[in-house]
This record gives sequence, C-alpha cells and structure tokens, in this order.
Amino acid sequence: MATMHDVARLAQVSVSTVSYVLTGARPISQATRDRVLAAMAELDYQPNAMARGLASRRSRILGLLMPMDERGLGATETAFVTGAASAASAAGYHLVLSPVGGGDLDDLRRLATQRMLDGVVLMEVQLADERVTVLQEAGVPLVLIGRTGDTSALSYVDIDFDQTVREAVAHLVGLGHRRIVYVNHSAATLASGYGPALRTRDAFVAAMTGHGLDPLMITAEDSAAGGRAALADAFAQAPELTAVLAMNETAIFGILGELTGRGLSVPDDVSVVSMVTSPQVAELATPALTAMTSPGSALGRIAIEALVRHLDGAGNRLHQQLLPCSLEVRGSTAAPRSRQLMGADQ
Amino acid sequence: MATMHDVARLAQVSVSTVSYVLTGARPISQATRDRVLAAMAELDYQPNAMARGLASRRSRILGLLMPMDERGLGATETAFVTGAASAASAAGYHLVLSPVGGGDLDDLRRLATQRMLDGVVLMEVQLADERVTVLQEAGVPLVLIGRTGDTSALSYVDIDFDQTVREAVAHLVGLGHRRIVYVNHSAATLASGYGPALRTRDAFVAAMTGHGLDPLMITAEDSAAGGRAALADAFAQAPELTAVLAMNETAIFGILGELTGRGLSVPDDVSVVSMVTSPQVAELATPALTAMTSPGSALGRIAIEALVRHLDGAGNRLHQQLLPCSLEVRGSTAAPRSRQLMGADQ
DNA sequence: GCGTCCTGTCGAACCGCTTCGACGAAGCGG
DNA sequence: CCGCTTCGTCGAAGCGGTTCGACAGGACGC
Repeated sequence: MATMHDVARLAQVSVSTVSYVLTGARPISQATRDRVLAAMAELDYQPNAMARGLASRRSRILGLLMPMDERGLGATETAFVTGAASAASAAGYHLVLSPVGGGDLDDLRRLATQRMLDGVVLMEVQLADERVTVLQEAGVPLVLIGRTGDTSALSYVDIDFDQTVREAVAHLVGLGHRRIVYVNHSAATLASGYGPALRTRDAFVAAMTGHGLDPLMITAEDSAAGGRAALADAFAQAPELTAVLAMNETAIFGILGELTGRGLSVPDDVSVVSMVTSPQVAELATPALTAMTSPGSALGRIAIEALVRHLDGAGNRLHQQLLPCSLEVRGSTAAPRSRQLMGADQ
Repeated sequence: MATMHDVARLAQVSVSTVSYVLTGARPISQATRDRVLAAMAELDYQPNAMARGLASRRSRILGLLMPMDERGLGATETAFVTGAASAASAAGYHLVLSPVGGGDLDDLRRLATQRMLDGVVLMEVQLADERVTVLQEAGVPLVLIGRTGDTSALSYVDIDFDQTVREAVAHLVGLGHRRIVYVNHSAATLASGYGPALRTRDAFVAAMTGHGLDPLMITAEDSAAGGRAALADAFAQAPELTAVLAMNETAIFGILGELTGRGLSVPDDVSVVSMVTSPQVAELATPALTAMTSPGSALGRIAIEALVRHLDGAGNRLHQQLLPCSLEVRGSTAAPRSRQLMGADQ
C-alpha cells in the first residue's frame, strides 16, 4: 500500500505538494502536477481514508439512518436510498446506511459522537423524534426526510401530503365518487405520532370537506388481515361507499382480497387509489392500482444535496422543501356504477 | 470534544495508560483503572474513530455490500440485514450498508482500497462475480452470502437450495400431486448466472426425477405480468397440472391472479408453494401462501460472526455453511381434487 | 542477599494525511 | 533598479489515538 511519502519521493517533491495536488487547496504548477499524478498512477496510490479524516477532521462520509423494521423496505424507500447514494457519490462523499432500530439510541449517540460521520440524513422521522435531539446535541449536521412537529430549526425534505391527498381525492371526485373512505395506518401508528399518517388524515378531512363531502377515515393494521378488517369496518360505517383511498401499502392487498371476497369488482363496483406507492407495487395487484407515485429518488437526492451544500458551502441556511406525489392512473379507478344495479348483495 | 489527553491529565496518568484501560492490551491496576474511567465519565469522553482507526489500522467497520435494484428489498433481505447488524454490534463492530449498483466497480475498489472497511459481506453473489475478484485483489477479508461457481478459497453462507426444493416437492408429492410446475426467475436471470435460480432448477429436476415424476420448469419475468404469462405457459405445456412451486416472489402475485382469472381456486384446484419467502409476504396473498421460509436473520448473523472470527481470531479457516428454508404450511396447498370433477373448462 | 521475573506505568515513536507559516523566484509599477 | 505582490514549493507541527521498549519496585526461588 503506497503512501503519500512514496508518491512524493518518486515525484521528487515534498509530501505537502502531493497533498495540494490532491486537494487543490493551493496552486501547483502544471509540470509538477503532472509528475505527481504520474507517480500516483505508477504506484496505484489510494489515499488512506482514516488518515485523511483525522487530519482534515472531515470523513467525507454521510450517514443515512434508516429504521429497519421487519416489514422490509418498500420500493419507495429503496428508490430513496439509491437517489441519495448517487447524489452523495456525485458530490464526492460516501454514503453509508445505518440500520438503527428502536432501542439503540446509545448506539446512535456513539456513532454521532465518534466523528465518523460528517452529516446525517434521517429517514422515517416521527413528529417527536428523540433521534433528532440526540443528533443535534452531538452537533451533527442533519437533514430529515419527513418532519418533526417543530421544524423551525431543521432542514427537511418531505412529501407534500396535503397536495397529494388533494389530488387523489380530486381524481375520485372527478370520476363521480361521493362516498370515499380513507384507509390510514393503524391507530397505534397514529398515536405514536407518525407524521405521514397524521398529515394525510388532516389533508383528507380538508379535501373532502372542501368538496362538501363527509370524510370517513378507517385505521388498519399493516397487514393483509388488517386491510380486510378495515374494509369490513368501512362497509359497516358506509355501505354506500364507492371508492377507497389507502395510505397503507401493506393493507391494500387485504382490501383487494376482501372486495373480491364480497363479490365486488374493482374498479366497477369500488375504485381503489393507493397513496405514496411505487409503480412496482402498484403493478403487483390485479387490476394494477391507480396510485400516487412517490418522488422517492428525488427526495433522496435533494436531501443529500442540501446536506452537502451545508457542509461544503458557507451557507448556513435551512433547506425546507415539500414534493408532491404524482397521480398515475391504472386499472383500479373508474366512474362508479349506480349502486342500484348491484342488487341486494350489498 | 474531550480527547485522551484531557482524560489522562484529569486522571493524572499518561495517555498510554488511558489507552490500555480502553483496549485492555496491557494489565492496569484496579485503582488506576477506576480513576481513568471516572475521568472519562466526567468528561463524557468518546474516542475518535478516525484516530483510532489510523493508529490501529483497523476501523472496526464492516461493510455489507448490497446491490439495490429498483425492485426494493424484500422482507427476506431486510431480515438478513438486521441479523447482520445486531451480530456486528454485539461483536463491537459497526455495520455500514453500501448500496453498490452494477456499474460502480471502481467505486467498490476505492472503498476497499481506502482501508476504511475491516471486512466485507457481499450479498446477492453471482456465479461469476467481478466484485469478488475486486475485493480479493484489494485484500479485504470477505464473506459471501450465496456462492460463486468456484468456492474453493471463499467463505460463504448460503441457503441450502437442494434441501429446500426437495422438502417443498416432498410436501406436494405427499399431498398427492403428480404434475408440479416450477416457476423460476426469468431466462435472462438464469443466463446471467444467478446462483439461486440455477441451483433450484437443478434441485427441482433431481427431486422430481427422484419421485419418478417429470420436472417441468417455466421461467417468468419478475413482475405480476410475468407470473401471468408463466402460468399460461405452464397450462399450455401441462394442462393437467395441480401444483405450482414458485421461486419468483414477484411473479407469484400474477400467478395467483391468473389462476383466479381462469376460475381455478387455490388450493382446491391448484396448490401453490412459494420458495424462499418471508412470512410477511406469504400472508399478503389470499389465501396465505404455504412457503419455504428463508432463514434470513440467521444468515446475516452467521456471515458476520464468521467474518469477525476471521478478523479477531488467529483462525484463518474458511467458513462454508448451508442453511435450508423451513416449510410453513398455510392455506395455499391441499390435496389435489380429481381433475374430472372440474368439467370441461380445462 | 542477590539475580530474576512479573506488574503496572510512562515516554516517545509512529499511523498517513492536512495545513500553516516561511521563503526563493518571478513579475511589475514607478 | 528597487521594493512589493503573487506563485509555487517546502518543512514541520499537528490530528487523536496505539503500541513498543524501558523501567521502577515488589515477589520469589534458592
């Protein structure tokens, strides 16, 4: 493993000159630069990341902290990660993903305090998130995906849930639906302060009321069974419903199964719109789901770019940005057919 | 940010003594140790990871290299990651996930050469995998998940596909099925040398022939549409089939949809077994899928433990281990009902 | 009572790179 | 031709740890 000394010796310059060639921190003549570069190539020189990090007090490593529950990463989150990774790589940073579970707040503190990460992007932020506190106390530059309740001093990128829900509702209302049920995450998730669940709830109420309609929300566990139960619930509360808007990607398969089980067809009897969904998942269902496609990779890219700007540039400004999901119409939505035609089978 | 010097001064000892307390490399008297620990606590001292890494030439960081395609990470892969993460943390290592896409072999080389990773676990290994070569050349300790074609000099943990397929086939044969179709990944995936696809193919042929049955394999694109097409294919080649064994987790939803579309019921008309699947995904379908559950988190744990043993211990031995998936019977398999009863609707 | 072996601690030499101050050599206006 | 920048380069001092050799002092064998 060649070191800078070897390069310097071979190129007949001092170590510092080699360093300046590498970092560009000071001007170096073309002739010298060429000699140094040639020496580096000949020795197959690679700078030692640790040494560089120690001396410069910057690791050029960015952390992407992702809670990994047993459910796995959806295509949305994956798009997010890949977007972030390529943006980081383009900016000359490494991106490491760190799976931080619920309990290891200490682990997180250690990671942050050991000066191994120049900055951090935090995914799946709760409205009140201790991790944010820990990282802020550790003095680590931070960008959130999602938002905490109080965003006054934080940079974040998030989905524009308000706009997204409004658009989804508008699509259904435009088709002629009046009785629309919103299937959210579970009550427990709501109670835990999960932002997307809360924000979509509020947005749904606002959107429906805006159309003069009654907003009915049902909560569902994150499972197929939860979806089935939720749909049963929905029919109990609103037998005349003609459309379902679902935030819960996992439950939606149960919803579809239950609809089929009741002899209802999608989209003829009931239209279904899936929120914050990736095309891959939407295509999995039969019929393919009309969905609000999340701007996954853009979110990742923007978050990293904001973080890098903060680290490299002098700018100390906060970056706060919302991106809406885009409506992609597939086979699961259509104009409602009159309920009378269906006979008595509810 | 307190440094070792600060601790040493406060505890009235030399820096090296503090270091020995921390690393345990030399005996330190209880009295001194207590003074040092007290000083560390008082100053809220955290060792600087870079400095430590530079001096000791060991970063205590393990890399988990995961290719991230747009499909996302299934629950299986996620279990794998969490298993690895907790094992690493238990061994006193950090685990960073690095999403290496297809093209960035150079990126990988850089990561490996910069001495930032003590060792690496490589996921989703192809039979001929350039990444393995790159890492071996860089001299990075390596454990594979999956296997390359030539495993003579490599440590790996992998699923015992042979055993898994044999068990799945035995389950179906035991129920009375004779005509069983195996839906594998796409022909392109097979051609690319994807180990699981090739190994399950061979295992399926062996298992079926062992039962005196004709092994029929169909390839399917990784999508619902691919699954539908594959099932049509299967019926064209074997109209009398009563069971489907599917490796392709994505295609399986299309298979189920197509079966329903043809008026066939699962499991009464056709039994379906999903291979290398997580319970979460199996429960998503209606009916819930009988599946071979992959030992995801155990795989991750074992891989990391093998790597750590190699790094810490003197042992230079290879670790090569296969783990079978375990059969979990759910609602998608049953004894075949005689085809005669079905009438003429093929 | 003396050489020997541990034990526990210290000082100093790195690990490989960045960065700051210094300085000779041009370049330049007057 | 002189003093003053500007340019290009060098040497050395860190960055915050680890680790090796040395050594004082007590235990121990004989």
